Amino acid sequence: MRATVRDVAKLAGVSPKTVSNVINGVVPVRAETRERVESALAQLDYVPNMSARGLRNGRSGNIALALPDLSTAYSAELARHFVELAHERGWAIQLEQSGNDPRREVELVSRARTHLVDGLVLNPTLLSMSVVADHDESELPPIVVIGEVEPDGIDQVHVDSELAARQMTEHLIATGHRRIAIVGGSGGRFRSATSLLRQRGYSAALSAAGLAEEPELNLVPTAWTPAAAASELTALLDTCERDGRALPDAVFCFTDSMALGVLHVLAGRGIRVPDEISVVGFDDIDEASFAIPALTTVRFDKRAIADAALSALARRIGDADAPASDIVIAHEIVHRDSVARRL
Amino acid sequence: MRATVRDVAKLAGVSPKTVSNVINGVVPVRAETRERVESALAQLDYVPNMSARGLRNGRSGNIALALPDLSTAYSAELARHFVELAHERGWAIQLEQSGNDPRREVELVSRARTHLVDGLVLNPTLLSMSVVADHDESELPPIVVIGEVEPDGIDQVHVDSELAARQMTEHLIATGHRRIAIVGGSGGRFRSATSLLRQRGYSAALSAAGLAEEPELNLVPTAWTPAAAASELTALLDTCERDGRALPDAVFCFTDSMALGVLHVLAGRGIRVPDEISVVGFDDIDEASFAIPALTTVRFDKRAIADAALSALARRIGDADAPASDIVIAHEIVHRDSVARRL
DNA sequence: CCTGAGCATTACATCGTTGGAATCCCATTG
DNA sequence: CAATGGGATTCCAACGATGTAATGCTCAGG
Repeated sequence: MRATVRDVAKLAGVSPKTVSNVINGVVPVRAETRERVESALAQLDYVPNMSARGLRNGRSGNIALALPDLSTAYSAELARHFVELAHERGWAIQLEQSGNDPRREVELVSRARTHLVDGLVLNPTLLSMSVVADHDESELPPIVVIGEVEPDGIDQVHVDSELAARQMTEHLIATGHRRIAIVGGSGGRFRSATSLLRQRGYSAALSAAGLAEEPELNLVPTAWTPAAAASELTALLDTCERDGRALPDAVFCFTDSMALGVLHVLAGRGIRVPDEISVVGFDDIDEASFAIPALTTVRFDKRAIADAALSALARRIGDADAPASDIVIAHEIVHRDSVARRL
Repeated sequence: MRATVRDVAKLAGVSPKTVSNVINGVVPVRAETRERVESALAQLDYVPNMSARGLRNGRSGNIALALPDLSTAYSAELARHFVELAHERGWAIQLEQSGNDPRREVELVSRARTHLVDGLVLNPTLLSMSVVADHDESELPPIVVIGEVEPDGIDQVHVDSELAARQMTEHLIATGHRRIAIVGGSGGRFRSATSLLRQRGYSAALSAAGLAEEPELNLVPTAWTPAAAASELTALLDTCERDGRALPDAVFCFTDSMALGVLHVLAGRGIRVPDEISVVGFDDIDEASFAIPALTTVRFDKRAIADAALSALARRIGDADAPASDIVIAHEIVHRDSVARRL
């Protein structure tokens, strides 16, 4: 059986509370006593029971991280930073998948309470943050949202998706592209905040340059995966071929993952990138620089996101009434080999 | 403040224990009483405090999943299955990163005890399972290892890496390849169990076919990442070019991630795959079928791994003295476009 | 009308830890 | 030498849920 403070206390010849005092270090303990306790601690290989501690002071030391799709490379990179940085703060990360289902998000919040996490980092896909609206505010655990959300009063951390998309589109226009397709726009039942904002930035750049939007160049994959992106692009290419219409001269994918799918389809059809069509992405995942050709994309510091989210969460846990923070993470366009200059 | 069993009991006009009985459903409760309690439960939006429950019955409902590198696509896919399947069993997944440092693994085990997880799924990279050896068996939490491990008495789940590597090599030989480079072999300070076994399978196939091993075709990247693989391959190509030696006719990467790096380098040098060099991988990550060209690789059911690991863990938690299980997950070679038939 | 069986419910103790209040001890001071 | 102070330590209770043992209740049979 595992040693408890009582066992340690008995061995050291002190009371359990003194052991606790040594461990937590808030109440002063005489050096000689501390040594005795510490040696007993080591001798019995004492490990505190977090359930008991959590019960006593209401902290579990666990933070939930809920991402929409855990299997993407982007999620993986983000998760890694969260785990590493949470460690430094003495937290463990409990991983959850929110999917694209808003009910799932609600369930997660209640699960969060069940499993007693101290806080929740939520990366919602959907615009309507039903979770937050539905629940009584006081009933919610401390939450920080990754991504842009409408309702105020919620801590959030995000890149300026709209600006980044606008800049990327402007870059394509500046390099001579005129018919720019997007992959990951909003439409039908798929409406994500991120999607809407990136599309808005794209539209803004287009209209600022006096270019018309072509609805058929707005591809709406069923999921933000390489497979779905590939099938949408295939459909577009087929249509163009059948009707004898010209292909777009650039494809702006709202994630690098989808860009990978797009590049694959183009390569399979013998369409040269970037000579015939330029392709750009978003996120700068590790694989982006190893795409063929290396992918021009939007980079931002994922570790900074994790760090900001955890800081905000720590603050929120400490003070439930603190004013909501809205932290914007800087981004930049990294130029690689998937964009050509057209005359 | 959150409702407790006491509050519910007061509202329903019964004792706390009766509420507990209703919730857990082991002790029979009269229908009329149960209804009253259930309505009180709903009315107060009662959520059990897992810390308290955990303290009482020694279960936390948390499982730790420790993977060597969380940022890889492979980790992401595995993590997703674990999270989904753990949910079904009423567990939450606590994510940990083991890195390639054995000390880190030891630390994880003690952290596991600190954070009071019910069990630990460990994917060690290193052969020497120091963790298990160092600790007193009775002190260890229930552990299941993903991957091949030498010491007996530990539950493990894995694919037959050696056989798969042998079959893949045989396939390359059968299609006419004679000089097969490997990326991810063991050497220097990097010695992982997986690496050793895959290399062994490769060697076996080679010698069975009467082919000589060429030491310079054994590439040992510093990490199993696309970047490291790319830099090793670049070095090899440079050497061949400088010395006027022939290139290998196939490259067997021990992970798909590394294959992505290899494909990128080859494309960058204008070396056509598979016409001049065939490339194969291992893992069948989602991106593999979207590589350029689509990657021939070893596929296995990652969900089956997660399922088997969780089942084994559940069994182990239930009975610490159960005989250790060793579950082998089936694999197959998926043929895509990165291998050519040579005459 | 009483007794006993059998089921439903309650009272109590307990899991391990730690705040808060009370107590103890030693040293300093009058 | 006694009183005082303050730092160190101890005692007690409580966090919330649940196992155990005891109690209460209802109903059948004598």
